[in-house]
Formats: sequence, structure tokens, C-alpha cells
Amino acid sequence: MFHVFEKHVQRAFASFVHSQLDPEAPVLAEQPKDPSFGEIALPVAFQLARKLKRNPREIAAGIVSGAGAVEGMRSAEVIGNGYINIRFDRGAYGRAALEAFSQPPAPRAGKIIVEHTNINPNKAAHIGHLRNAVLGDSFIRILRASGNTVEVQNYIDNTGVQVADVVVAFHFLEKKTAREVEVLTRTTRFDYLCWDLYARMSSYYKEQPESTAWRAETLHSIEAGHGELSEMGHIVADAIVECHLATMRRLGITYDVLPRESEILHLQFWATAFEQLKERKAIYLETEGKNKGCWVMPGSAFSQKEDDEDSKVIVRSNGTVTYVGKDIAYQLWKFGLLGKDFHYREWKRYDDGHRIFISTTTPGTDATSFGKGTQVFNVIDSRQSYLQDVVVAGLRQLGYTDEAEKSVHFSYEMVALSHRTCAEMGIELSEEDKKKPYAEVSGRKGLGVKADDLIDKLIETAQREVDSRHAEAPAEERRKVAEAIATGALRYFLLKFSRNTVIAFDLQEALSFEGDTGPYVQYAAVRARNILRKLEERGGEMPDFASVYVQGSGPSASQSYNLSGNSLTGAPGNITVTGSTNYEVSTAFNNFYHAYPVLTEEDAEKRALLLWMTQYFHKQLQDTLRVLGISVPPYM
RNA sequence: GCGCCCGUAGCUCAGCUGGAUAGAGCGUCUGGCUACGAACCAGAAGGUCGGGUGUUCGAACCACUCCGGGCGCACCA
Repeated sequence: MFHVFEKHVQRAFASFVHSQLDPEAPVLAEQPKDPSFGEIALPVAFQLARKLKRNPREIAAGIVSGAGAVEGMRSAEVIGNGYINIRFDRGAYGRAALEAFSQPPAPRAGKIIVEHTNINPNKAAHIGHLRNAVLGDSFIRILRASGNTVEVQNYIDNTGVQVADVVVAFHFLEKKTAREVEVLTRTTRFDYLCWDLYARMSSYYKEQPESTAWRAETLHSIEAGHGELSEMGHIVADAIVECHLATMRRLGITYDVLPRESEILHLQFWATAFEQLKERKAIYLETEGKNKGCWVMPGSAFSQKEDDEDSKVIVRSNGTVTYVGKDIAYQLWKFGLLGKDFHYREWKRYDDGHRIFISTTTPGTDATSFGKGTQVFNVIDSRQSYLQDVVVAGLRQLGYTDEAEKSVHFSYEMVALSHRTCAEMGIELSEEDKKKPYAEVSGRKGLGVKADDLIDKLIETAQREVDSRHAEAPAEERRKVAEAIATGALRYFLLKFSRNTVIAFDLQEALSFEGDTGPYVQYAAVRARNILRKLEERGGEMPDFASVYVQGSGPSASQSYNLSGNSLTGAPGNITVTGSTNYEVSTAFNNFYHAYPVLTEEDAEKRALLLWMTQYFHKQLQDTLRVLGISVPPYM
């Protein structure tokens, strides 16, 4: 999707620079500060100035005269202290830009595995989980749009402490049988029920510390995989996974496979990894100190510090394995390095026909294959970077240095709650919490904004707007439009912050549909499409731009360039750039829309250009919105 | 104590591997609907880019240092 025309001009200059001045110099093109400077600018002279010990302006002049005429380029001039500003020939540019759309990306070798969502299946998803899933999903869309094969995994930690705690609450507090819990999964808003129950259990542990013995008993049963408690664990986890998938589906997020921790254990994934780790002496049995009796990885393996004080326990003294241990086995499997595989069965089929599989212990009839990736991205919040370092160190210690390099922690900062939103929701903050700039979401305290509540609220707000503007439209259709706006607003909101910014979630801000928001971008796309639709309704036709010689007044080529600013040229990980580019493109279009009535333009050449710009903008925005997972409603 | 992240307009944030007068949105004030539907547009006010030192032709961006804040550093995940 990289701008073909821009690249063509850039290449012409690069070949001159590389052959005559410096074969190493990066020749980058950027958008000039001011559109009147031209369509693109090359700051290459600045890079060369240092190396050649010459004045950048002088170098730039040399490059311009040396490179000479380039096809499709109207002019190149040296401005300021060394910028080369380039203007395009409008006709040539228009043709090239439209052609760029007809070229699908070249497929790339290998398979990228992206793990995201990964929510403990013991309570409803909250706003923090949404950031993870939306970030992961958009990243996947970007990767796919650039020709990569991507597999989406959502790891299910169904044997951990969090699931155990809900089971403890059902069994010991509520005195419920597995069968009764199963009925609850069908007759209640189960994830919400567990949300409250989990918070209740957490405070119960605090008041009655001896009750943690229940947790140990439950964990033991779950790990062993039999008994009433284990059965209940599966019922709870499976039902909650179902809730999470439904929540994510509302935002257009789907998965390919759900590897479960229970299979990591029961299919001996861990046992196999454990043998390898022992064999390669990546871990050792500690014989003294606080970790006596545990298998640990020395701190020197994953941190810069020399002392072994910070060893990480992989196997506890009671013989059970920690989460990190299981995660090392899982990471090995992702690269196909474990020599073992899961069995799979179809978990469900999405309404678009896409099938999602879940790991099982017994061979199924479906011939499916997962894992064996060439690169792995784990979308996990930055608080777990320490754990991710340990996992990668595990691979390295086993000699898989290449795979360790290709294991990327796609990290992001947490979502907290603004004080204003806490107050609105009736959340009481302690004196200590009040001093902090924001309140941290806590599942244990039941403190947070539930994902479905937020989505409902957004739809409700959008619905009011839609109803007031389009009272005549069918109710069902209005509802769909409201949903598109609501999810667009939410996804955009979660993506507009850079990954390492803590989001102090503010409800009023998230509910805003004006300014730098998803609906602003959607609205621009709707406006563009309305022009094209009206043209058709009035019996008009799209002129063949390539055959119309456009030289009249009206918007400049640089304005069209602004409209076409390509959002996929940045690094794939930088989703913020994609989002803000969408916003900038939309702003450019809204200015254009306001300044140039398209359909009423009487000058044929000028009208052709305006229509071309409208169409180009529309395509461009649809493409980039798709990458963000935001749909364009039929009207707004 | 050690590690990672952050500090840019009243508020919330962008600022791509250092580059042309530091940008948005919200909020405030002023103005614009004849349907290509104003979820929009135009304009105004608002900044010693936390402080300091250094590197450089050039620093919000790089290095060092100090100050302020957040998050990690479990036989939880």
C-alpha cells in the first residue's frame, strides 16, 4: 500500500544520492510542514551534511541539479537551509494514486502468531481487557493488510488461582453443586455474577485468612483434573470464555484458536519442557535459602544484575509449576519447538462462518493445525514485562536464540479510572487512592468498568443521536447504525493513546462523538460516500480522471496529497499513527467538503478533479478504517 | 534500593529513526446551516516542551544529572 508515486520520485533521488554521494544515506520522504511547500520533502541533505562536512544547502542544490528531470515531477527546489521540496504533476499523480489501490500487498513468507485478550476466565471483561483486545486485533489487521499470514491465539488460564477462587466461593460459601452452577450459567448474567462473587471471595480471604486452605484444595483438584471442584472449574471457565468471546465479538474481534492451560498440563507440555530445561541446565534445584526445594531460573539469565538474589521460581517446593513455567512450554509450542501438539475441537462458528478451535486432550476429527509460527507477538500489559523476560530467557537458555529474538512482548500501559468517573460510578476511594492521579482497576476489589456496560452505554448515547437525526428510518436499521458508531468510538478511543501512555479512563471523554473521535472519521467517510451516491442518483458518472487533462484552479495537488496521506507506511506496531492519520485525513476532507461543492461545480475539468479527490479519499479512509476495525455506517 | 514507563496549552493527549514558525481535541470566546445533512467548518485567546548541563550547523526528541509521578521486582498471574 505504500504510495507508489511517492516511492517512484523518492527512488529517483535515492539512486542519484547512492551512486554519487553516499551509498549508505537514507533517502526519506516526508510531508512538508506547509502544503504550499509542495507534495513531498526530502531532508536527505541534512543527513549528508554531517558526513560530508559540507553545507546542507549546497548539497541539496547539487542533488537537485544532479537528479535532473523525473517523470511525473513538476519541480524540485531547495528551500530554507537544505530541504528539497518537490511538486508533482497533477495528472500523473492522480493516475498513479488510483492504480495503487488495485494492487494487493505481496504475500509474505512465514506465519506470525499474535496472542491477545488472555483474560482470566473467572469474571466479566473490563475496560483494561478491551484495550488489550482492541490493540491486538488492530495490530493483526495491520499485519494482514501488509500481506502477512497471522494466527490469533487467546490463551485460557483455566487452571489458575483466579478460577479456583470463584469455584471456592460457589462451593464453600454458596454451597452449590457443579450441576447447580451449570444451571446458573444458563439462567443468569453469569460473568456479572462471578464478578461480584470473586470480589466477595477476595475480601473473605482477607477477613478469614485460614480459608485459603480451600483455595489449595480446589487448586489441587483442578490441576489433577478430577472431582467435583475440577468439574465446577471447567463449567465456570468455559461459560466465562463464552461471555468474553461474545463481548469481543461486539467489537468485531475474533480468534482462531483457544489454547487452554489444562491441556498444557494434561498433555504433558510442561513435563516435556521441564525435562529440556533441566537437561540444558537452564534451571536448577535450589538447596538453600528462601527458595530451598524449588526449581529456579537464576536472575542472571533474564536481568542485567549479577546477583542471584532475584532467581525466579519455576517449580514450587510442593512440586507444582508456576504460570511462567507453563508459559515457557506454551511459547516453545508456538514455535513448534516442543515436539508435541494439542488436539482440537471446534468451539464455535462465528456468524460470518469463521471457525474457532479450542485445545482438548482427546484426538478429534477436525484436521486442523496451529502453532509453528515464525514470529510471535504477545500482547500483554507492561506490568508483566518481568515475566515475559523470564519466558524469553527460557528459550535462550535452551539454545533457541533465534526464536528468543522473534518473541516480542507487545506491551502497553494499563487502563485506570479518572477521579471524575469513579465519582460518577459511586466508587468510594480511600484517602490514599485519592492522592493518586487515577484509580487502578482491580478485579479483586470489583473496581472497574465492565466492558459490556460501557458498550451498552455507548450504543444508548449513539442511539439518541441517530434517532434525533433519522427518525424516519426503520428502528432496526437505526440500531445497527448506533452500534457501528458506538464500537467505532470505543475502538478509536482505545487506540488514540500511544501504547506506553496510561489511560485514565474517563467516561465523558469516551462518550464524546465530536473532535478527535471515531465518529468524526466515520462521518467524513459517510459524507464522501453521500456525494458519490448522490452523483449516481442524479444520473451522473464518474469521469475517467486519467483521460481528463486537469490544469484548472481549485484544490491543489498537495491538497489531494493530504487526502491520500498513507497511514500504513509507519511501523506496524505504531497503531496510534494510523489512528491520527485517519483523523488528519478526515480533517483535510472536511475542509475540502466545506470549501468545494463538488456536485454543483460547473467547470468540467475542475469537477473531475473534485470527484476524483472524493473517490480517492473515500477509498483511502475505508481501507485505513478497516485496519482499525471500524466500520462505516450507511448514514449518520 | 534496582528495573521499566511518564512529565509538552486550563484539561486529555499527538509529535514517526534530531530538521523548516511546537500540533490536535476538549473547555472558553466570536462567527457560519440553501440538503454534497452542522456528529461539520472558520477565527481568537492559551506553551521558558519539569529544571540544569552537554553533544550538534540544528534538540520536545540523543547523553548525563536533578526534581516530580506511575508500574514492576512472590513458591499470584
